[in-house]
Amino acid sequence: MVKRFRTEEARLDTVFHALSDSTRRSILRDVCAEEKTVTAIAEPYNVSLAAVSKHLKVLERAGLVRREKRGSFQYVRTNAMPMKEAERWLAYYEKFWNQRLDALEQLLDDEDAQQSQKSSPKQSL
Amino acid sequence: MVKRFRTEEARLDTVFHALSDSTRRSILRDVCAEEKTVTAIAEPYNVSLAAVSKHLKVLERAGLVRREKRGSFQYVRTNAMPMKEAERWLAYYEKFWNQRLDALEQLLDDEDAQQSQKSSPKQSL
DNA sequence: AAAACATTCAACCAAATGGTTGACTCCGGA
DNA sequence: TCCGGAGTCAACCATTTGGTTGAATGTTTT
Repeated sequence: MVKRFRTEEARLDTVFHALSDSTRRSILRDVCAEEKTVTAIAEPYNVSLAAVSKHLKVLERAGLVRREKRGSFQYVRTNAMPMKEAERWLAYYEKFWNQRLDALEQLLDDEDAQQSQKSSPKQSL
Repeated sequence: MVKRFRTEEARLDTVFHALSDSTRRSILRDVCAEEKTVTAIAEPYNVSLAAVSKHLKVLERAGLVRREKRGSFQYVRTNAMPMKEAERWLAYYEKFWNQRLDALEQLLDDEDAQQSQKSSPKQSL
């Protein structure tokens, strides 16, 4: 199961993996409003700068952020498109989940009905 | 960074992690239309049953599927809610990405405008 | 030119991941 | 009651992950 490049599946692998760490999601949150330098990004977290650098590399390889070197700083900002792709994947299955949710709701309603029938059987009079 | 339970962040960790493997996404696809047994799920993939069992455990811990034991079979079906949660997370940031996309589009338009101005300066007459 | 800063790289470590195989449990049918 | 199928569990293995530290590479500032 070697992860080769460019296929949609492989891209989704890296995107979802990048999103699976709360520190990385938090970083994403931090940079989505405005671009920040690596040290500025690292500041709130009590991990080493190198660790943050690694997180950024993961996010970058997933295409979720982009870096731009200006002077001695590295400015990081969000990149929208891959996230869209992930969202599209989720959305595709939404109809199924909605069906399930509807079914669940139906089930709960039924149970409620049965319940209230048991506790106060006003239906039966 | 111990992963403790029940917090939204931890739940998102497990959901996104579950989605980060293409085999698991594929399994999810397989069971979202109709429930299936474990062996039926395993059939298309050339990995051991035990491996599939592990994948199912990951999906189950993320709350993405549910199992129901009927007789000697284990029926697996999708569970909608956690997926919704992930989608909500993505949707929250959508506005930012859209802003970025809009900005990008704007930038490209501007560049186009400048370009056409350079090649045929009709504005300046 | 040297000092100070921003960031990455390399080596290392512990824990988790995805896979295997073989033994084990549980259930239904002969 | 015993056999075979459905699944899980346990032990193991290689690879990846997320973290560390310390040295290395640029870039500004003095």
